[in-house]
Amino acid sequence: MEFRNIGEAATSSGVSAKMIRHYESVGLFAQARRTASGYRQYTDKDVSTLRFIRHSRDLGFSLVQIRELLGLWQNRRRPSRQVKALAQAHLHELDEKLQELQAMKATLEHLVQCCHGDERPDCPIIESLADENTLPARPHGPARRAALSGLRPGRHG
Amino acid sequence: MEFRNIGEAATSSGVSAKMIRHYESVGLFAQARRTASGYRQYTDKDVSTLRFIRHSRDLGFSLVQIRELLGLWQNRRRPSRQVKALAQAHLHELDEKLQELQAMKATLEHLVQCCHGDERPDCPIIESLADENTLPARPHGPARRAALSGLRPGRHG
DNA sequence: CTTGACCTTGCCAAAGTGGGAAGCTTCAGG
DNA sequence: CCTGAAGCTTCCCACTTTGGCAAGGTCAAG
Repeated sequence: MEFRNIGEAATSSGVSAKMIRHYESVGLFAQARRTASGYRQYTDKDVSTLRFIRHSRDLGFSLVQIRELLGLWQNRRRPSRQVKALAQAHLHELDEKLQELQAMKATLEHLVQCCHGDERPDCPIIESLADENTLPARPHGPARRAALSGLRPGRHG
Repeated sequence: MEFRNIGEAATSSGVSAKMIRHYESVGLFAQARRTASGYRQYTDKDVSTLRFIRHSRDLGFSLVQIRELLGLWQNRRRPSRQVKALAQAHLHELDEKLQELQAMKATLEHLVQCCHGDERPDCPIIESLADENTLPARPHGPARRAALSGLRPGRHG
């Protein structure tokens, strides 16, 4: 068994050292073995798991979903039905987000087209935003905003 | 001048009281007048501003962008060109996010189609996630992930 | 006065990722 | 052996947006 430090595990899995520690701290990834001096030690298998996690993130799965995916991965007798269901659920989320973004895009695109964009001050974009007549009532309540959240949330970089 | 408390300002603008306080605390919204006992007091104009903010949020603008939009709104001699540029920049962000989501969707859709989804354990979705051969190198670095962030980030509801 | 609705502030939570500080370890080179 | 660089440790902070809850003040109606 060969072990590697967190830095090497990070570069070979594509998950940053920072994130590896984070995943460990939230229980997504098992506590790594440590050397006498406290350095984390990773095996090939650990690196595979990290890669799995990264691939899952790249498809937009949340940590909660990845937790489930890991469980299914590790259970060699899982029915593929379960995996498919999870993936379909996520696909559904993606669709909702896509629709919301597309709606925003369409509205904004329309406004942008209407705005002459010169030195004159009158601007349909601003006017639309300032429109008093838009109802504050939002048909779907909290769910509307929810459609945009949860997928690879904010970074501050 | 009629004043209203934060609750009424919230319902008539569509921005929650919590968010109004938050916007005030981060300087997006000017400090409201207060009654002797400390209650915030809002005018019609304040409510209009809040509505403007909500509309901007509904189009996916970030608080930073909304700050700019508010400035442009309040400056009656702004060139519409500036507004348009801001909107176009946001449109561009939306497009990037859309592309990323669409790429995820396409990949996931393909995997889902390949998975028979029955009681048998073998599953191309899991296999793809576990694939050792996918390179950890990511062509665009941090920017890739950035495309998915910043727009209406996480809620916990 | 009491009750209930509304207001105040403040802390906690979520999600995911990065930054940085203060300090210890490891290893290579001199 | 010593030194320095690079890598590791932990811990706290930042971002973003929104909500929840708690402890307490206020106000209007009964």
